Amino acid sequence: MALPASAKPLRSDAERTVRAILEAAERVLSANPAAPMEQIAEAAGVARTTVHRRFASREALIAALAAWATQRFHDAVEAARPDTTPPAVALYQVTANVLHVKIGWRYAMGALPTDSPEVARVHAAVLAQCERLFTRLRDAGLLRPDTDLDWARRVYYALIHEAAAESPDTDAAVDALATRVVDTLLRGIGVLAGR
Amino acid sequence: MALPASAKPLRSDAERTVRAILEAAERVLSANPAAPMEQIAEAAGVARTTVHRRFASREALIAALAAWATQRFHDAVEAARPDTTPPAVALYQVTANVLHVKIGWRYAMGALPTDSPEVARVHAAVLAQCERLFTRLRDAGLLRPDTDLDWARRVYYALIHEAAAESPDTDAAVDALATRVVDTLLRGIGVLAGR
DNA sequence: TGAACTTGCAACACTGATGTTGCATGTTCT
DNA sequence: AGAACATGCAACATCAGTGTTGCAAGTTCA
Repeated sequence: MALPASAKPLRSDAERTVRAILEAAERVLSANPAAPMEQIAEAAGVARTTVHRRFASREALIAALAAWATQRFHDAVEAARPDTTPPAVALYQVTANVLHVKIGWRYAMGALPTDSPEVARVHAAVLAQCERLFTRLRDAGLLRPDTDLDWARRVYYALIHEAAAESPDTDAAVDALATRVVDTLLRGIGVLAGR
Repeated sequence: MALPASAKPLRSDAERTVRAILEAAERVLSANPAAPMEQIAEAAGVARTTVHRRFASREALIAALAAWATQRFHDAVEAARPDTTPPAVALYQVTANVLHVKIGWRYAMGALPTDSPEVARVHAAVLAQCERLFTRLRDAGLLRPDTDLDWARRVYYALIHEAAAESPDTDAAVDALATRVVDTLLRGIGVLAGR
């Protein structure tokens, strides 16, 4: 009996509570994915029953959290206009934007095995976007012509994931990380001379 | 009251049971980390009480599983003789060996937040081994002189992790994966010409 | 101001997982 | 063969987490 994020307009009051719960859930669950609802409520500064009023079940809460983070993820990718800016620029911009989201919503972005309709749809969209970007990169001569685009994408995701583990605090640090990710992705860590 | 792997010699009988439980735990938990002991017992073909006889608690079982996988991990690295073979050969060989272990013990290698004394010790040893190997690679002129060795190591781990997601079935497929990992690590996915 | 809504609190029911014990039946190993 | 050990089974005790309800007190908002 909770609102799946689309029912009736909430009172400003309740809206703040929902946000507080989602943010608390992110913090608590990223530290311990098996943490009980009690801890989440406590971290949000509300009673446990209030959490249950807003989210019918633990499952529903996690689904809402995933949906929320997924939206941020999507926005981060779109904000880079990856279809229209030069591919190298887009690659960098997407990386920096996504790093921001991954750092702030670590749990929600990691525990994504949510099979909700919208989340899956958004992820598919981002994946397609990513593939288009890599194709453009290859066509622009930035990737080797024989590049396995699926492997490339997975390596890219993995590098972002690894970089996000650093939890930088300033924007400049995030930019530095993005630079490092892009550099490593394109050049690896080996010496420059190709064999 | 279970045997932490070092108490009294088990009867051949019981030894097989322990192995069966560990292997079943790996299978079941890799599919669902929150799976109840019942499921593990069932998958191992034993009664739930037998699992509890061998492993005092769920925690103890997971710790034993981590210890077991960690040992395999260590063996995989050592078998490549990374201190004495040429660094490029060692890199490839370690990669292939570790891929084997990561593929067979996915859960155990992933859920390593076990703070047992021995597991931590072995991991530190492997980490040191890895750092030595990367230093040798750099000194051999295979890595750029200004390489951040910590980042290099983390990228390497991440690539192995990603590659292990493919679950190849033949040894040849594992070799192909290892080749891909090493290639991506050293050259990235960009075009050959250095800027 | 007052209707509608939100929250905290306390109490309760329910469920599923964990861990234990005793005993009868097998199995290992010497 | 026979002591020692292993296992399955059934039964039990606990416990933590989940989800519910009713009510009194506080908040929003028109």
